[in-house]
Parts: sequence; C-alpha cells; structure tokens
Amino acid sequence: MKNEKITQRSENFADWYTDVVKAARLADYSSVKGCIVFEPNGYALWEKIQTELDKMFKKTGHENVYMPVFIPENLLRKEGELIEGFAPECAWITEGGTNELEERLAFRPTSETLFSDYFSKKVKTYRDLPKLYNQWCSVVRWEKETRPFLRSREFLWQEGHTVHSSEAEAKAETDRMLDVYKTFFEEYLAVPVVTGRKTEKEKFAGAEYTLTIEALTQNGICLQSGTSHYFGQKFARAYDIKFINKNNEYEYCYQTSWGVSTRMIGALIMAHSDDLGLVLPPKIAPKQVCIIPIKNDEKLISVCEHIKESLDSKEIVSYVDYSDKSAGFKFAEAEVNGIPLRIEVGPRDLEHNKVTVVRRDTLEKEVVSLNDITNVVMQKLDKMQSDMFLKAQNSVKEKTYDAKNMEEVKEIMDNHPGFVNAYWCGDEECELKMKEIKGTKSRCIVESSDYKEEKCVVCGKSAKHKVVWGIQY
RNA sequence: CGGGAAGUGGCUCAACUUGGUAGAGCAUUCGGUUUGGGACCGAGGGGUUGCAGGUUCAAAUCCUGUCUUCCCGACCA
Repeated sequence: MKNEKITQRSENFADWYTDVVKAARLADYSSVKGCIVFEPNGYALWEKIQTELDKMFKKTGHENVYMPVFIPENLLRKEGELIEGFAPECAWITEGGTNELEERLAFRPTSETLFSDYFSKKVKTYRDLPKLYNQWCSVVRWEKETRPFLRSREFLWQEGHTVHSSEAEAKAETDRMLDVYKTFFEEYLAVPVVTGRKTEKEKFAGAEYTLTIEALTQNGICLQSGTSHYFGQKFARAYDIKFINKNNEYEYCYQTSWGVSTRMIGALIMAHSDDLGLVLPPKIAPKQVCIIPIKNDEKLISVCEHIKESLDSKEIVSYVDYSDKSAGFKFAEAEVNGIPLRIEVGPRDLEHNKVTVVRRDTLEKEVVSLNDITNVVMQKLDKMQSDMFLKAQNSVKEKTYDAKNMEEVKEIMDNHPGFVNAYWCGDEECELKMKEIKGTKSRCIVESSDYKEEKCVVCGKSAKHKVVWGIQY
C-alpha cells in the first residue's frame, strides 16, 4: 500500500508535509501571498480544537470577548519593547475609502495594546480584579517565509489576556495556563511537549518572562507550540492601568497573556502522520469512525446505518461512505483523511454476522461480531488515543540527547537532530554561537540554579541554566 | 530580503531549444458492467498558455516588467 500523491517521509520531509496537508484536504494555497484557505477538513479540526480548549478556558474561569482588528499607531507605540518586536512584521492601513487616514492603523499582530487600553478604562479597584479574558480571532504578521499552518501571514489563534491585583496571582495564572496547554497537547492531541522558560533573547517582546511548550516533529525539528507570558506591571505602566488596593493606595496591575494558534495543527500532523496521509488521535478527530459498505447494496447499507445509530447513541462521531466508488478507493480515502477507525461491511463477513474494524495508526484489522461492535469501537478508540501518545513519547525520548560540548551538539544536529539538553552560562554570546550550528536555538530553560559542577556547553564557564536546544521550524 | 526552480483545461505534466491549427494521463459528465486495497468499456465537455506590455505577417514559444508558488538561506515570539 502506498499513496501516490504523497512524497515518502524518508525522501523529503518538507514535501511530505505539504502533500499530507493537501491530500487530506486540510488546506490549500490561496491567491493571497502567505495565506492559506482552510478547507472543510482543516476547519473542522480547528473547530474541534477550539471546542475542547474553550471548555478548558471556561472551566478555569475565563470569559470570551472580542477586540477590534485594527490598532491605531499611537496605541501600539505606547509600550516600547512590544512595538520594537513587532514593527518589522506589521501590516498597515493608510487609506479608508477614498481618503488617506490621519493616523495609520495596524492590523493586530497581537492584542496586548487593545486589552491594556480597555483595562485602563475598566479597572478601578481591587474589587474589579481579576479580569480573565480570552479572544478567538485571527492576527496578521507580515512573515517572509510561510508554510501551511506553521507560519502564515494571517493565522487563527486564541489570545488570553488577564489582569490581576498581585504579582503572585498573575504568576500563578501564567503557570496555570501553560499547564492547560500541556494537558491539552498531551491528552487530546497526544503530542508530548517540553515546558520551560524562554531565554531573554527568545522571550516575547514586552514580557518579563515567557513560558513555552515545545513539540518535536518526527524528523527532530522543534515547534514552539504555545506560550504564556508574565508581564508584571510593564503594560500597566505604559497604559496606565491602576487600581486602588486594600490599603487605599493606587497600584499598577499585574498582567498575563497566553496563546496557541493553528500552528498546533502543523505540530499534530508532524507528530503522528505517516506516508499514507493524516493520522489523528480519536479525541481530536472531527470524524472518528468511517463505515464503508463494500458494495452499493441495500442490505449492506442498512447494516451500516444500524452501526451508525448505535455509535451515535454513545456520542461517537461516525459517517457512512455512500459514494459509489470502489471499496479500495473508500479505504484509501478514509486513510488519507486520518479517520481513526474504519468499519468494513461486506457480504463475506456478514454471513457470520461480523464486520471488519481497522485502526488507522497501526492498520491492524480485526473481524468482530456485529453484536459487540459499539463496545469494540469504544475500546479501540481509547486504546488508539493512549497508544498514539506513547508512540510519540518514545519518539521524543529517542530524539532527546545530552551534550557536553559544541562538537557533540554539532554531531547531533548534523546527523540526527532533536532536543539537546545542555548547560548554559546565561550569556547571550554563547546562545548566538550555538546558532551557528544549523540555526540551533534555545528552546527553553528547564531548570536554573548556580551550578558548580556543570559547565556551559559553549564557553566552559560555570553554568546557570539547564537548557533544551533545537533547530526550529 | 538574497540564491535557485516553476507557472499551459480542476490536477500532474508535454509542446518552448529551432515562433506556424495547444496535446496526454488523472479528474469530471452521460450510458453500461463492477465493488473485500485507489475498477473496466464506450461516448462527451472543458484551455484567449499567471497577468501587463513589446518584437513579428504570426507568440505557449523570443524580450521587458509584474504577480504567485516551491526549495535553500537570512529574518522572525
């Protein structure tokens, strides 16, 4: 079995990725440079991700809001580090209708400024705090090199923005949301992640610190998949967000923001999919089971429909493939689209009151009794979800290395890239030297202390941090 | 932004070197036979060759510009 439309991973991983995106009809290129069309399969996946994440946000006390897509230039410029970080990739509107604008408007690259402006009007006393908001929207960043889902000029995401009355509470929020992301990635997407703090060089423009979750692709490339930022009082000072505390004194608020984007669809594809196409974990697959009548025969179709009804009653999302294509075509179609389970209903099995169930991840076939089908499906979906996570976890373990010096780092990155654990002195110069090895960057600081025994992998001086390094997409 | 490659029916490509009626496979539509790994036979439809200029009796083909995409690099939360 081989899908002729898909380049094999061993041949060219980058081509394989775009082939899977197209063959599974997740997205296609549009006529707008650097922007993709989300096709029904891709958008359904995003909707499923949204639904599950949104539940988690609501459970942790967040409310959804919506801010404008435009940001007036002066508002964007109030916080110096932010604009410095984002200015090179802002898109600007200079005309409205037939008139040139007095002040140009940026398409939001991120909404800290709008939220801060809003908070400054709404927050008066400690009783107004905290405010825990989230918005689902798209943002625009004028990227030079783009790839479907991984980096595009307009992309969909969620950005949480919260404002608190104490440092401790805001920091706890930053940790909590990183944790929500980690849980979501591991339990729903079945994608293992490494978590930690970004270095000064890699942190979000305007943040005091940035926490991150980092995923790894099958070919050992790192994907920054979600970030949670602690702002301290930086934006509060720039946008004048003050409240009266319990001592009847004015105090600047403490803020956070956190976001994940459609890039996680890229992470999902690169973690699980294979040479036959998309592979989706059952908990995030918009369609979990495909029921295929081998022939276009009334009797077979009626059995298919009975199976679907029974699965419906257990809230398993299934569909019957009614198309008049050949059986082989339908099998291949379900595979390329990453439907977790396929049920083949044909006369041969049906003589013994049985059907064939096939798992997408392992392609394992099992002939099961029609009476047990719903239970078998539920068990298999559960098993598949946990197997996929374990498999991905093993794959990350295999691609995680320790390095003591630059030669070791170079050997790893040249031959079999992945996560590299190495100690670091904290000096940006050393970080830049690492970059000379195939663009290796710090992914995150996993633990810090003033090490005496451990030496910086670059300069050999005493280390301050244990850092995970990698090549990024 | 630098280097490289490419844009021709919906898709993949041929014809370009040497200018002269745009062609194939897949997809699609209709009819029939099929259906347990991408079915087969027959008949049809569909292209002002990315766009804009120029050269020429004549341009998919030569020239200029422009847009888009892909790969490598730089940049990038």
